[in-house]
Amino acid sequence: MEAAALEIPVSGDPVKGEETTLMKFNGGDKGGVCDSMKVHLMAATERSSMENNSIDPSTQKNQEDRIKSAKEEVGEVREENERLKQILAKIKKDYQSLQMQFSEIAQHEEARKSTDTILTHQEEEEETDLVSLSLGRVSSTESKKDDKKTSFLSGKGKGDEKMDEGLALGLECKFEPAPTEHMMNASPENSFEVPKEEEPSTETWPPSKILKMGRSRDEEVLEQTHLKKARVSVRARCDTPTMNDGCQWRKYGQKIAKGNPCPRAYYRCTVSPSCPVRKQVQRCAEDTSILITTYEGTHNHPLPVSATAMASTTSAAASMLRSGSSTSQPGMEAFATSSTANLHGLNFSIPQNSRSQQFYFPNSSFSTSNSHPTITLDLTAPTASHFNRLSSSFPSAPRYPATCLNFSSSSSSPLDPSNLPTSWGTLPSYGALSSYNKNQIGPFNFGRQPPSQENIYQPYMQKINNQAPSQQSLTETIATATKAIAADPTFRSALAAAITSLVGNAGGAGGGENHVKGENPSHNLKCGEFLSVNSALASSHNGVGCASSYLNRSSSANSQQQGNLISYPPSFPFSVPKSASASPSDHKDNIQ
DNA sequence: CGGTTTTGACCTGCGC
DNA sequence: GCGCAGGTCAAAACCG
Repeated sequence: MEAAALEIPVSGDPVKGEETTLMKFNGGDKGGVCDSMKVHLMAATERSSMENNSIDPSTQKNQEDRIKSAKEEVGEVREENERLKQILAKIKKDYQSLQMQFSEIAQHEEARKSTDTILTHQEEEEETDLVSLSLGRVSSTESKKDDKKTSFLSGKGKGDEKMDEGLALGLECKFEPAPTEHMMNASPENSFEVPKEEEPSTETWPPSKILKMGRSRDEEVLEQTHLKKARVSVRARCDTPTMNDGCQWRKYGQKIAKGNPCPRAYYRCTVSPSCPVRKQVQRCAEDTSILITTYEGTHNHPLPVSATAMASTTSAAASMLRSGSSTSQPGMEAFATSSTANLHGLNFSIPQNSRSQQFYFPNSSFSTSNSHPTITLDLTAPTASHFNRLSSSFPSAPRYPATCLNFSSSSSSPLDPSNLPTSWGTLPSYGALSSYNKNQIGPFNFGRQPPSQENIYQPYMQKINNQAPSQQSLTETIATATKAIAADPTFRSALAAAITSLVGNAGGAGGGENHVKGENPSHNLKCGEFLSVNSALASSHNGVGCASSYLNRSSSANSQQQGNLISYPPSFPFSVPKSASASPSDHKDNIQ
């Protein structure tokens, strides 16, 4: 009686519908569905065998065989059920870890935002309600304000703000803790001077043309030696003259650079007359199908949504390089000091206190020379998506198993995956890399992996955590690195932006122009693969600045794009550009 | 006609 | 200081 009373709610409690369903799925199947099937089968076979007792033995044997096969099927179903359960458990686990990561990130962002908001309030009481006003937009009205403001700005340079503005069009000023350089340079004497343009990418015009007010010579020298424009260089196979990044560019020069018979073209952003952003486009000497586009500076104007990606990239890269050169960010510092050896694919070098510290990041290269810190994103190498392949093909980093930060693309791509390379690229040899930039260290390819259930962070984290257990210090290092990556929004931003940009640029150029010209449509796939993950990554940063996916671009929208510079939220990631690129000049370019 | 590209001249930084 | 190389300017040419 008691047993019956207990049994009823378990099987029939409607309140626990969901849970019981889950339980059924999780465990009930073991002896539930399958067993009942088995019972039915047994009963049926028994019945039939009883009925058929009088039938000839061959038929009976046949039935026994059928029973046997049915049992086998049941067994297979059970096994499959087990597998499904494991998958479900894994998905749940992944979901939970994702959720945890998300909440952590959100908390970090909130904390930073609140902190910076307080700072902003203190420094600029007049503009408390409009953060974007403090971001260094170059406008006449703001210039006037700047005149008033400059005396109040102290530790936090305008450069920071400009850079951040470029990142997120006014929403990204939260991630720049006052760098140590500021602290070092900021003295009671100069605190009333125009803040230094520490951010390289925010330098708008050659120093000679910038009105220098109230700066000491020493400061200028310091700035010139330490703070140069950060650059983001993108190598991509592209048949088109330039990669379309959504911006309008005007060519202002062309020059034959030493060591490369292909001329280098200089472009200037013309979306805004005062926009400091420039880019250089040059074909690789060794492989003219490779287009090297180097971006420099940060847009000081609203961007078309298709252009926000590269803007974010340059800004974030600049910011990242700078934060790497400063010791103000504990995460990065720990990262730096603990990562002098190749760290699982994360490799960039930042001269710090006269010694070079190297970070190795998969498929990317960060570099700082005396002239320009550069992050190079290489999309040109042959495909490979498996780590063991990477490690074996990466002789320069043999000490540790190669680790690649993989950003899995969406498995729901309407593009036929079979048409796509399994990865955007593997790690090119060091030799190949060093050949095109003596300052660059390490490759940076964003591999496109086959559909994966893993979230965008986990591959990296898991691979990191799954490294050779014998290297404890390495594990610590990895943990530190992981922490640093997670803790440093600039870093995340850079990665996200880089991915986004690469995808966006390549897609825009390849898709749009080829579409127009009616060239090989497969080029769309080569240059236009879309990582649906990028917006997720990007949104982890600020939810605005880097979250750039492709908008549906119709020809009319394209023509309006230049006028309508509002960044829309991503709408449909796999749209195929139907018209010319947003950069009309790209069609006319003759870089050869 | 206005915007863009071309291209030679010029400027600047750096190494010797 | 000189030469070299990278980068920019600006007038002329070109284009839609």
